[in-house]
Amino acid sequence: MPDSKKYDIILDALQQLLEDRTIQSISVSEIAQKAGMGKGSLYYYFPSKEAILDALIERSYEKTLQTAKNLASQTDIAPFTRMAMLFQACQNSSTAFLMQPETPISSAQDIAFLHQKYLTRLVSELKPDLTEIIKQGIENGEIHFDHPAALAEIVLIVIAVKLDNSLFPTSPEETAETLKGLIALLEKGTDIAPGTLNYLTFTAGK
Amino acid sequence: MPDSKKYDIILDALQQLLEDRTIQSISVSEIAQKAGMGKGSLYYYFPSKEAILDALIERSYEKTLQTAKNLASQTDIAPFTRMAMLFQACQNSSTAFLMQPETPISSAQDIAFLHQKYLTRLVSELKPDLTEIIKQGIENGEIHFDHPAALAEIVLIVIAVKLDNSLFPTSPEETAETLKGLIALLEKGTDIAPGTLNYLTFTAGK
DNA sequence: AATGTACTTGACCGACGGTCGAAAAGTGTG
DNA sequence: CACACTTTTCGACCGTCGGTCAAGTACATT
Repeated sequence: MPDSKKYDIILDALQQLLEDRTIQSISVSEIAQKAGMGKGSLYYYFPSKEAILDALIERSYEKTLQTAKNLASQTDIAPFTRMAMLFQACQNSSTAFLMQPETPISSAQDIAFLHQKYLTRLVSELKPDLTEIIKQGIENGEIHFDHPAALAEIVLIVIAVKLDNSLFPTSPEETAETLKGLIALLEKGTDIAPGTLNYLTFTAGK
Repeated sequence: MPDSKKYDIILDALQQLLEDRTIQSISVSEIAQKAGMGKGSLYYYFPSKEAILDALIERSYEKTLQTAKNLASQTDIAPFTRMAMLFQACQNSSTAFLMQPETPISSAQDIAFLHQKYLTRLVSELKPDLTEIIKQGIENGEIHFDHPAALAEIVLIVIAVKLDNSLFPTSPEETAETLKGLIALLEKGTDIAPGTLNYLTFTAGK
């Protein structure tokens, strides 16, 4: 069993570099230097540069994802409250190291790629949990809708995409407007009480 | 004014290469060879490899986008019919050269990147047109909803993301289910007649 | 001391994106 | 045609990168 501490040291190094640099502009040697080891050692722990990035994204999500799993099973809390908590958790985790530096020398390529990787995982991992929450809301009679899984995916996709300004860049106002529209559509489409979903606008407050 | 024919030759070469290769696996020299010119000439017409890709995507969208623009102004056709035509146009154009070869040696990175670039442009360009169409539907009394632009964006995002299996990969059945959910949500949320949006399921038929 | 195993390392490799100066092709003018 | 001048072509060349690898260190186990 390899020293798992080294893995984290490498991940830390990349994360630190990523705070004000682009992935493509960061060389493997640089990561190694920041991690305080030779380049060869990196390849002892990871098969490729991409694998390091993947592992970092994985690690960054772990906490959020765990929170989501717990939320889904807390049936004593109201479904909407749990949804709110879930979105809050997402936002806190995602904005952390994904935001790009003030100096946008970046070729827009790799940023986009990074974000997308992040989003894909977020949606696919959270869908079951949100579906479960919605199902409970349906059973409670608080939500009226026939396709819980589909609803979960739709909401997640829109939220995830809109929360991340770099995928479809829009102004904050426009984002707020879209979120308001989504709320209106959800409230009308699922017969839930108007105003119940308002926390989403706060969430979008950036 | 430079010979615009050369631009297209280069774009053709890349498109052809892209049919069974990955962007990252295609070198600039290869593109040049396929285009029948020296590598230096490529850089006479384009500033970088990425610029070539961008231009290709741009070119691939031109027709679809033009169709959409025309559709928006055809007020004599029913809004829903125009929406259907718009989605059909999207699908025809997008699946064309984006689909990856049977041999998926690709590192999933650049495919994702390509698709995303495609989708981003699709959503941002089509949003105004779809908004216009929806607005007309509201005026006609066929749609009841207060946020036409938001609705357009929501629909476009979900459709675009779901139509492209590589961004959030799901089975055809699941895609159909999500689309059905979206239809149900739209029909209930905008007070339009049930069944009006059914063409979406056909569109998703892949 | 000897053997084996886990880990480290930086010189090295092939390939890539991009540059450049020189040459070739095209264009207009007398 | 000769001429100057601009546009276009080209491939050798450059720096850098991701990844490899043989040699080496550290440290148990016997």
